[in-house]
Amino acid sequence: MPRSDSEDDEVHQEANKLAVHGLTDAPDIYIGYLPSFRAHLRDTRAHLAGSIPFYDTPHLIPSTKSTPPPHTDQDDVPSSPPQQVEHSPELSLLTRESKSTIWSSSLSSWSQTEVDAFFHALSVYSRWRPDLIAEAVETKGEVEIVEFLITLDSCARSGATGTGDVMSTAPAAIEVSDEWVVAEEAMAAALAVEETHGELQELEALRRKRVRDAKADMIPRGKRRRVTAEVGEDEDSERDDVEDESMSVEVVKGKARFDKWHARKIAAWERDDLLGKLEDVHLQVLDVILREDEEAQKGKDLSREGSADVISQDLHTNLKVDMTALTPTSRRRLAKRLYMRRKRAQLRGEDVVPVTLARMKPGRKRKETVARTVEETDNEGVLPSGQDIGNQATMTPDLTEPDSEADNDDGNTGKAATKHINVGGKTRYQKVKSDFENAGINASYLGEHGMDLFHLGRLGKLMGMYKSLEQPPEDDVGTTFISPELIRYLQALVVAFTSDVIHRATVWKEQANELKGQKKVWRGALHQVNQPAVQHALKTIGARSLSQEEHFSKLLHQYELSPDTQKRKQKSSPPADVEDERTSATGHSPDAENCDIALSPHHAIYTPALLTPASFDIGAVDTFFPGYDRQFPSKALINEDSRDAVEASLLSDETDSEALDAELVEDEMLDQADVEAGKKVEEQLWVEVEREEPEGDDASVTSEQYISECG
DNA sequence: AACATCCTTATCCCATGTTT
DNA sequence: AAACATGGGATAAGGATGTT
Repeated sequence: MPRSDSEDDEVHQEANKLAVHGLTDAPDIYIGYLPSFRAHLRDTRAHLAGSIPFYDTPHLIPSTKSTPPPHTDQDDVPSSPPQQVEHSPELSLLTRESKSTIWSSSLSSWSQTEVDAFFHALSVYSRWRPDLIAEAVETKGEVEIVEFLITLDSCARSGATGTGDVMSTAPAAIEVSDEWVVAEEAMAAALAVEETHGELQELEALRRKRVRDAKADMIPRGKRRRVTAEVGEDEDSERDDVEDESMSVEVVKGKARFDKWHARKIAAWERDDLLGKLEDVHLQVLDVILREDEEAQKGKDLSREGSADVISQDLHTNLKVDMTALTPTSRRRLAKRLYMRRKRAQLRGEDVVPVTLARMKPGRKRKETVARTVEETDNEGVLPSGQDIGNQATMTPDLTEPDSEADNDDGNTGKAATKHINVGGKTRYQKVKSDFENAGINASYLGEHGMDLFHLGRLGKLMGMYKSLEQPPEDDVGTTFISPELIRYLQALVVAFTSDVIHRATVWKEQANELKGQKKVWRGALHQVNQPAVQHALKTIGARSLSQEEHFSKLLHQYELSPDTQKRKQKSSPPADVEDERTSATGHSPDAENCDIALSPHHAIYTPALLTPASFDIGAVDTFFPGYDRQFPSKALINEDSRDAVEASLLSDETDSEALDAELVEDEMLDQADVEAGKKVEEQLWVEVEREEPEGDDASVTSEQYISECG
């Protein structure tokens, strides 16, 4: 998608400017740092995605049109060495479409998507594993991958000739002064503070650009301007009374379309913003939304007729019908709720009058209100309020707003003052809930966006628990949140895994049935995918059955929280200990150590094929049939060398002092040169960072280049 | 037919949130 | 701080259902 690339990059640039201009209160030091940081981010993303930005790595893939690749003798690449692949932007521009061939040998031809997939897999695996790369590319075999690798390698080496190996051409480390370190620390801190801000602005810019594009797309502005050129203004009012009125109709229609689109987009963006960082409260609200929807579905399915005739009946039968119509969990929850209400009422010595299934208003009752409601329930009996509230309970048998509930409860009593006082407070929970409702986030929205699988409230609790494990408890900076993308990803993961397991289990069961035939000797459910089938399927995947107890006990063990004191120790464990455990735990969890869990089928089935880099000077044959000890020096040679070294060290005692002095002087000079180079580099760094105009400097130039090359 | 296993219900305790 | 409501979790009892 070159179009979206360029679009995004333009937005990047715009956001750069915005961020820089928004940073006027900060010192000028940070100005130069931001673009390079963003360029680095972009390059890293591009690298991971597999598409190499061409301006960035000109030295890695040099244009060595004259030197043929060294391996052409064996695989006779006729006329298209791979240096035509990169470093010729116009060519890659021409062949940017995914289907056209951008490199070909006698063996195969590569399209852009394949090359991108290749580089992505190369960055994920390594050059040592062409088999895994081939599996990831999916359209190329191992031999083709090896060919491509070898060709790239040979080109890289032929470009690097003259200067020797990689170590000598790589930029040397430079020692910088303390001021620079301090300044860089400050810049990093400022950057960390500014980053979220910048991301927000970036998002804003992207949206503005989308709006602009859509406007230009939908409203035929150019035509209209040509038609109403004498008016000059592009004020889209109804003054298009010129001769061509089909054009004006088109404009009006386009405008209407754009308006509709814009409104829809704005609503969607509001939703996105609202869902951007989901804390546990949000997750709970979403959970309740999903639960409500589920119960409503169930109620619609089952209890339409039940609630219709039961409302006039007694309240208890109403409740009972409701109970049978709901899902088990919600039924249990409601039963508990009612039970606890009865219990509390008994404890207070009151009568047992279950008025509603809905959640009641929490918190302490006001004095007179308490008295009045008690009177009310005593006086009024069951019927009118029961009818009213029973209806409400069947419609929305869950959380309601406090004000509406106050309306429903106190509306019978007719107390305006208490109502208004009750309206006042809105809890955080209910605020979030009403926000979601206003933004149109409901169960169907969540279902459409793939977030309706989990119990999100539990997910939030789990997040809090893991966070309390991960971090020392005293730094409570920042709340824990999750992005909806992550939820979606997790859900997709679960769905994929489950469908895979079911698939395997079904296939296995069918095969078993086929083997067993229709014989009567086999007992048990033949046509039922039962637990052993699923277990077998899990085994073939390579998953271990890890129950919750195992997992969490392992977790406890991992963090050295002894099981009897875990609840308090989560608060009071010393932070150094936790930190220590964390480093050892996050590096390799026991799941990762147990290597039979996460292997892909390719990993599990095939033996690894290794391809050593060509700089090791091992031939391809040696690679596939490794004779490793051949390229290492033999034992005798090693012994000889060490003996030589020993002799040399013995001899070095008797070297004359002037040679030593000369060496020392040379060393000194080398040091001096290093210091000079370091100073120069540091000055360059300062210059780059202290630039005033970020538009004219290198970073934006390169990004412009990048845009022009990609789009 | 005996038994295991899962599911449901009842009951209690406690943590947490919410309002006065 | 106190009152109040809810939900989570634990536990026991008992029923339903599948397995041996």
